Amino acid sequence: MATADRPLRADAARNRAALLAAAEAEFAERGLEASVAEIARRAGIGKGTVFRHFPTKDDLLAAVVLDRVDGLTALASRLSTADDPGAALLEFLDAAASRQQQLDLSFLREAGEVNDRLGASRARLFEQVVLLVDRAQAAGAIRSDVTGLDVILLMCAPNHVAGFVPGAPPGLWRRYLAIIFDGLRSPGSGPLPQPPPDPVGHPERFRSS
Amino acid sequence: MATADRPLRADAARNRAALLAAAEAEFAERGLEASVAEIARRAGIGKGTVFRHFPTKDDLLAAVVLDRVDGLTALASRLSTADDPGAALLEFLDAAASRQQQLDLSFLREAGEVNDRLGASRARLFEQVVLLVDRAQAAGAIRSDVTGLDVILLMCAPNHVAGFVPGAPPGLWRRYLAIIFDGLRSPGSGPLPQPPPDPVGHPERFRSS
DNA sequence: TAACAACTTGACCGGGCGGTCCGTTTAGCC
DNA sequence: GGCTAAACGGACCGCCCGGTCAAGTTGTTA
Repeated sequence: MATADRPLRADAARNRAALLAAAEAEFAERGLEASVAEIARRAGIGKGTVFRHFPTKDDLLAAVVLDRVDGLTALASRLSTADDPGAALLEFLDAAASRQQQLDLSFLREAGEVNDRLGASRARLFEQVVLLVDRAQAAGAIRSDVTGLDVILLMCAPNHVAGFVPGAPPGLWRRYLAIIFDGLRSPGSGPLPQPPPDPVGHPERFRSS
Repeated sequence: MATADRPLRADAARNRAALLAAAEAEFAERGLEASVAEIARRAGIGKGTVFRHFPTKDDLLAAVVLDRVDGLTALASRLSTADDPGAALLEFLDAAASRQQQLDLSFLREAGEVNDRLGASRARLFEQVVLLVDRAQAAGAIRSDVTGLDVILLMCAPNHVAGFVPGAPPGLWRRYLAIIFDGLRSPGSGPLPQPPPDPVGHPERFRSS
């Protein structure tokens, strides 16, 4: 990746931008199964050029996802000083679901295991979300027995659920976000039936480095 | 499919059972991407035999899913006369999540569009769930502004969410079912932000027949 | 403008997939 | 036991995928 090296030649930069846009669209439409050849066609470039910019399909995917993740991290960071922590968390979840039409957490999982930069980005996002959740809990806006990781995991559920209905209206996921968020607000009837997953966040990922 | 025709020869019946078991396990582990060759190997039979029993990989998948769906329908039907409608619905959702480790609704979607029998089975399940939801609502056990289809769509979310954590303890989905169910119990703060999806249940599927 | 390095390209490769086919095996019946 | 139809199995087919490469093109710099 020649991002920090010499500046790209003009045509290469143009192609790279077109490639990223095409990849984003194609991944959003077809998911992980989008083919490199189709992405190249959509970008109006040759398949070989794709692999010149990104040595692997996974790297291309990681680059696309990285943008989204960093954007969400920035938003979370901005919201972490908002007046109403509960509303801030809801707004974050709203933005997360809205921006990740189809580009859901499963991408983070599949691509994140391979790519180091994306893994680091994800870790930063997780930290920010944990902050948001902690503040919301301190303000009494959400129940005290859920963890930041719980919220992260639930983050993409609205999109996933709404994705099941074939001709879904564009904002249907909002309906399910509202229901799930009500579940996060509710004090709950009795303790949750299972302990939370390890809050360190998929720790075996960072152990070897 | 020679199910209703002459009885199968003894070895064929044996192979068919082994095939279904292997397919179920393999689909559960690898999802839609499980390969027919691998399923055959696991069942200890040749690949050709697989296609003798099920003309298509989709048909095999549909057969596996059909079992689950019919089982759930039977359970829902049994629960629809329970004393406590709220507890009955929760128990149903619990059983649904428990039985469909990984064999989630997306299978219903992908395979259901192709296979008519599975489509009919799914429709029957949906009817029963709607019944369960209606009773729970009449008893005041869950909020009145969600529909049966909402619940069906949310049904597989717990598994999906728990599936994100790599070394998940086996019952982690129960945690998220509890949170989501609390969202279904909560009266909610204000009306839901989006109207429910068409409750007829993916109607364009049955229109042409 | 000349010359070079950066860049592009599409034919090509190996591999895995769903699905087919036919020579071989075997269960069931007399 | 012998016969037949049913069932089996794995070599094989065509397809599409991610990834490579050598030959051609183009932006840049002096």
